[in-house]
Amino acid sequence: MSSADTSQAGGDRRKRSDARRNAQTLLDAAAAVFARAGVDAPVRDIAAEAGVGMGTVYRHFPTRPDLVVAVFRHQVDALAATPTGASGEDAETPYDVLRSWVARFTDFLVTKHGLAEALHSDQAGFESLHAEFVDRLVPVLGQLLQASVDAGQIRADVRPLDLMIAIGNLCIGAGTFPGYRARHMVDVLLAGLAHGAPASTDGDEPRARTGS
Amino acid sequence: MSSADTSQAGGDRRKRSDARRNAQTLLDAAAAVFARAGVDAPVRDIAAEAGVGMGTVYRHFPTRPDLVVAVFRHQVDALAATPTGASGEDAETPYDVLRSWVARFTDFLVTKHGLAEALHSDQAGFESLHAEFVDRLVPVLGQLLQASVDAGQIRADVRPLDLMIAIGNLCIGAGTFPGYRARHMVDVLLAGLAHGAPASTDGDEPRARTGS
DNA sequence: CGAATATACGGAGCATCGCTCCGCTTGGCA
DNA sequence: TGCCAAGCGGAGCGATGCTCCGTATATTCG
Repeated sequence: MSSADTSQAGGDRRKRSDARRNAQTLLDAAAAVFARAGVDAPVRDIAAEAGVGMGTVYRHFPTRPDLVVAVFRHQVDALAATPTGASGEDAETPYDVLRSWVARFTDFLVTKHGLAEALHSDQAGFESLHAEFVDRLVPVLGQLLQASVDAGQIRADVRPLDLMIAIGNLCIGAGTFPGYRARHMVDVLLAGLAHGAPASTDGDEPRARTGS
Repeated sequence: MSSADTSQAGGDRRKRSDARRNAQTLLDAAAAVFARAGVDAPVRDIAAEAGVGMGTVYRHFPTRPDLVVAVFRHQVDALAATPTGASGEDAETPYDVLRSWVARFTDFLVTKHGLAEALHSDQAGFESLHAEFVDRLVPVLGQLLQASVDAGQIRADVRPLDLMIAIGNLCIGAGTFPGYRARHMVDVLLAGLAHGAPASTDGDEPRARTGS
C-alpha cells in the first residue's frame, strides 16, 4: 500500500541492469537536488541531474511524492524502528523517551528543506507522501504517548495523529522564516502536553474536549 | 508598504466608474470562489466568476496574494484592532486575554479553507501575504505576550513571531485531515506557554535553549 | 449633443509545472 | 550474431500565474 512499492532502487533482481542502475542514479540525483533546491524542485531538474529523460523518472517513480518517499525512506525507517529507549537507556522515564524521539523527528523535518511543507500541500497527490509518514510513524508515536500517559506524565487527550501532524506543522518554515525557531515551539508544545492533564492550565477548561 | 495598496475596492474616487465597480465585483467573486474552492483557486476561475477578463483581475490586484490579502483585509483588521480586552472585560487576566485572542485568530485561520496553507507556501510570491499577516498581527501579539509575561503567567522565552507562525502552522490541514484537531493543539501549545517558565517540566532542562 | 482621449477591458499568449505517450535503443539470451 | 521485449528519451498535453496590446468605453470638452 501507500503507493511506494516502487522497486526500491537496486533491490529488484528481475529488472534489466540499466534499469536498476538508473533507479539508483535517480535516487542519488533526487537527494542532491532536494538538498540544493528543496523537495519542491521540478522533476525535470532531477531528470537532468541524473542524466535521464522524463519518462525514466516517471517509470521508476510514478508520481513525484513517490520519489520523495523513496529518497527519505531510510530515515523514516530509522524513526519507525525505535519503539522505546533510543539508545538502550531503560532508566529514562517514558516522557523522556517521548521527548527524545520527538527531537529526532523534529531534526529530520527541519533538516530537509521543504519536507515539512511538502507533507501538507494538497496539490499533486502529495497525500501519498503524507500517508507514508502517518502509516509508519503514528504507531510508534502512539506507543510513546501511551507509555507517558500510563506513567501519569502527560495529559491523555492528545492522540498520536494530532501530535504527529502538529509537530510536522510546527516545522514548516523552519529554514524559510529567519526569526522562526521551530524546535523551540515543539518544545513548548511538549511542555503543554506534560502539564495540561494534572491541572487544567488556569482553572479555565480549554474547550470542546471532544472524544476520549 | 506590503504591496496591498491595490486600490481597495471602491475607495478611489478618481477611477472610472466601471473600474471601481469591477474592483468590488472582483472582491466579491474572489470571496465566493475562495469559500467554494479554497484560496488556491485559479485566478481564471475568479475572473470567470466575476465575469471579467484576466487582465482586469491583474490590473486591480497585481499578484494573486494581493487579492487574497484584500479579501481578508476586514478580518485581519478586526484581529489587529484588539490590543487588550476583547469585549471590554478588564477583569480578565492578561493570559485570559491572550487565550481569547488566539482563539479568535485560530478560528479565523481554520474557517478559511486553505488560508493557513497559503500563508506558508513559498511559491508565487505568497510571502507578501505572509508579510501582511506578520506586519499587522505580530505587534498585537507582542503586547498580549508581554502583558502575560509581566503578570508572571507565561514563560518569557517565546517571541511574538514564533508564536504567530506556530499558531498559523498548527492550523494547517485543519479542514483537510479528518482526524486532526487544530484548535486542540493550539490549546496544548498555549498550555506549554503557561507552564514552561516556572518549573522546567520534569527537572530535565529541555535542550538547546538557543539564545534567549 | 457629439467627438476626442485617456482609461480600462479582454483574452490570446508566454513560461513553467506535473505527467503521458510512443517511436527508438539496448540489454539479455539462444 | 540476431532477435525482441524491457527500457529509454523527450516532445507534447493540460493547467496555472502573469503579461501584452489591440479594442471598447467612460468622461470631458467644445
